[in-house]
Amino acid sequence: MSETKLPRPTDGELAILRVLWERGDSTVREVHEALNRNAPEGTGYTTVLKLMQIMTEKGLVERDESQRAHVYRARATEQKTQRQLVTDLVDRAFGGSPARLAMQALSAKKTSPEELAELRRLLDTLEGAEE
Amino acid sequence: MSETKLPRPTDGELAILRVLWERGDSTVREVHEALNRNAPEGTGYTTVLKLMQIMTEKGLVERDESQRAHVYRARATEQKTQRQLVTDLVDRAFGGSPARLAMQALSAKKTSPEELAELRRLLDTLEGAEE
DNA sequence: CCGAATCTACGAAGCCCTTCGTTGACATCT
DNA sequence: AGATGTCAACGAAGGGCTTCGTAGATTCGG
Repeated sequence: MSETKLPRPTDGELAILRVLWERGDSTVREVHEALNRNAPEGTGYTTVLKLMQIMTEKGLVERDESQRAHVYRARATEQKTQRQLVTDLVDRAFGGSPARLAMQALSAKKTSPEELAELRRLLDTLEGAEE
Repeated sequence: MSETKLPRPTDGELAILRVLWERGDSTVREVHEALNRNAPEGTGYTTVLKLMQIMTEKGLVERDESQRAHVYRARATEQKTQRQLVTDLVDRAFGGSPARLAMQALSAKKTSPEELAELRRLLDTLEGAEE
């Protein structure tokens, strides 16, 4: 089997992964510019480079070195990573109950009616699957 | 005003906070024993002590030194801390959408019908509050 | 061809988290 | 009082994350 057990990304690594998911495969420069577009005067170029090199060692990303400017790609999908982070948090802070996490999330931040409706549909599906 | 901005607890700190929430105010020894009850051969006594001293400096806990064995208490409620962790994760990994986090949580782990029903009631409340 | 720009690689520094050994104070038991 | 056990305090070590300066290779414009 392949590597299903990637390490939990740090805050900095997660920021980079978000860029890769949004933009698709990217060079260091592209990631660096994307990060500093919304947050001016953030991290330097070599900082991002180093981070991405480490992420490569960890297996969080992989890179194509055929061009001079290496092209990086996220190794896990956004969904998979989100799922990992969520189950992690559920276990560490919510006693293993995803429902309690869900309720805290919904109580803490305002949610649009569309998303509430979508959630309701998910609940229908889940309840339908019980037996 | 007081300190509403406590730092995000680390994994180790969170484990200690969980003991304090569950047991109520406790000494270092009590926390240490609680941690090693479920996970034998975990952390040493002085490790827990040091961690709790640092947590005191950070303001995550406060202590009563009137007894020889100091008594520690969590400074933020479990709910408040959970909310902080959740909104943090929503911002870092879910583009600010709590509903998407909620859906990932429910999809990732099996949830009991009772909790699903409870969630549904919460949805009712939230939708009722819209206008 | 030369200089400027771009890129990777490397290494070191600073900070935080975790771990633990040691020390000195205090308590308890005999 | 003396031995034993419990406690807080401290310091240091090790590892991980983040930051950045510098060096060396490659590319590009003139």
